[in-house]
Amino acid sequence: MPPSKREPRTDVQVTVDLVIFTVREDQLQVLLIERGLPPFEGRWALPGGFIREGESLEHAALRELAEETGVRDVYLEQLFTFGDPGRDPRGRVVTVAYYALIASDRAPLVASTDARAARWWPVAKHPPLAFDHEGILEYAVERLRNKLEYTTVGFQLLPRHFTLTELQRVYEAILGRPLDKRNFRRKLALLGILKPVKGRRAERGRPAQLYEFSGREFSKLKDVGIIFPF
Amino acid sequence: MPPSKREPRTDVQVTVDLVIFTVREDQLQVLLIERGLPPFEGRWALPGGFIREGESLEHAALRELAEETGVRDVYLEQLFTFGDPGRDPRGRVVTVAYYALIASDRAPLVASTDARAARWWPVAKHPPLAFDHEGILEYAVERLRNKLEYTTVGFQLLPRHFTLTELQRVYEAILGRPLDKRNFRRKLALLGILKPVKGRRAERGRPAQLYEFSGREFSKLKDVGIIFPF
DNA sequence: GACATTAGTGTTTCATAGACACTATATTAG
DNA sequence: CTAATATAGTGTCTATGAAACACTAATGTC
Repeated sequence: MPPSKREPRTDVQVTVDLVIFTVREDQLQVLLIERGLPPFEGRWALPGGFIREGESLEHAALRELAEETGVRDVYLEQLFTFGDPGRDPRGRVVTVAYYALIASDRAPLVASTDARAARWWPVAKHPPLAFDHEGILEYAVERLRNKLEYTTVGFQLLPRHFTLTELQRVYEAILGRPLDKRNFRRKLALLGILKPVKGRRAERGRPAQLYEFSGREFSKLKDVGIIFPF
Repeated sequence: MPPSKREPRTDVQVTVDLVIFTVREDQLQVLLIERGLPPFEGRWALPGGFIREGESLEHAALRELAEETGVRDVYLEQLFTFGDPGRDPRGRVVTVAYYALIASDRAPLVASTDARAARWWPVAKHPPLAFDHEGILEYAVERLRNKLEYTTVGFQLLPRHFTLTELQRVYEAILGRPLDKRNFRRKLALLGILKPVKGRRAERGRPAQLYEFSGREFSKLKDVGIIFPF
């Protein structure tokens, strides 16, 4: 990076884009925003925006996240940086993509900050996206699936207290395949990261024990390598 | 990404930085450049430079790589994007870091393009680095180690023909621990991606069979998910 | 021809992953 | 209050992969 001599420099604008996931109704969902201006007017897009002076990339991502959803303290991870020359018709825009996980109980029902429409879409049937956001979303889903298998990111999608069945549903929604209840619970027990808490929950049938994730605070840190092999 | 209304935009310069690895003398080594200008004059740094107009990020990385080493067709993977406001004293510079793997027989002995000094350093005892390059290098090493365990990137560090012992040495150099010869070879055989080729090699002792990697061309693609579990 | 040096080769043991079905506890309806 | 319904909770066996471990084979050198 050291600009040593005379090298051609390009005027670039840098944005952050956010793939904000939640799981509701047993579906992996993503927050999208309907564009009110060209280009891609009327098209849905990932939330995002320009970085500001004196602001780190991660800070910009957290700020955009808070602006769109009002939430803070969520799992956030840098995904990839997209900078192909043609990706934005208005000029050279390099975007640093992040993905975030929001617990279902903290995901606002309709996340609208201003006049723009904003809503959750099931990833499986989202509308066509603006720019190269289709590719960003696909990559985010792939990364989330992978990460789910060897970390504990999945816990970020649940409220503080949850039942084991709820946890399993989240995993099944993201991975897109059913998991065996006994194997799932055995591995959880082996990890030893769940604490039962006082209380049970029943909607129908036998009430279920509530649990909390004992490493909750710690695992908010990026790239924690706790193994979670499904 | 979509600049919708009136948002503060920051003038940003975008660079790519390269962590170029090779393995020589049974050591993981990295290509560094001695800075001839302030800031950090006289300090060693990762090679890199500004992106050009109409040039993709990956293209910029490949171009810088070719400029420094003269090689093309190497394994290259985007690592992370660093954009903290204070990382470059000259202004706001966001850098997209890549790492590359160069086969030992293609790694130039002294990689100097112009007046700047450039040389390979063993990662284990490299000099202090300029900017935030220390962190970039550390992260690259970590990523390479991880990737080594579930992909075949390691093959990119060897000449077209190599012995199994040479391959094992490369893995040991990167992972920093000895591997069991028989287990190593058994897993290789199971993968079925090595073809013996005519010829043997001996420096001392019994000559060893030469092999080539049958998926060589294919695995140059990024993020090939061939499993290679050590 | 003895010695030094590196190549090459199998088996056993242990841990982890996956398949698989029944009992327990609560609510609701008759 | 009894039966039906609905969900929670639990253990075993089998197969596969990972790790530990030691000797024989082929070549060059003294």
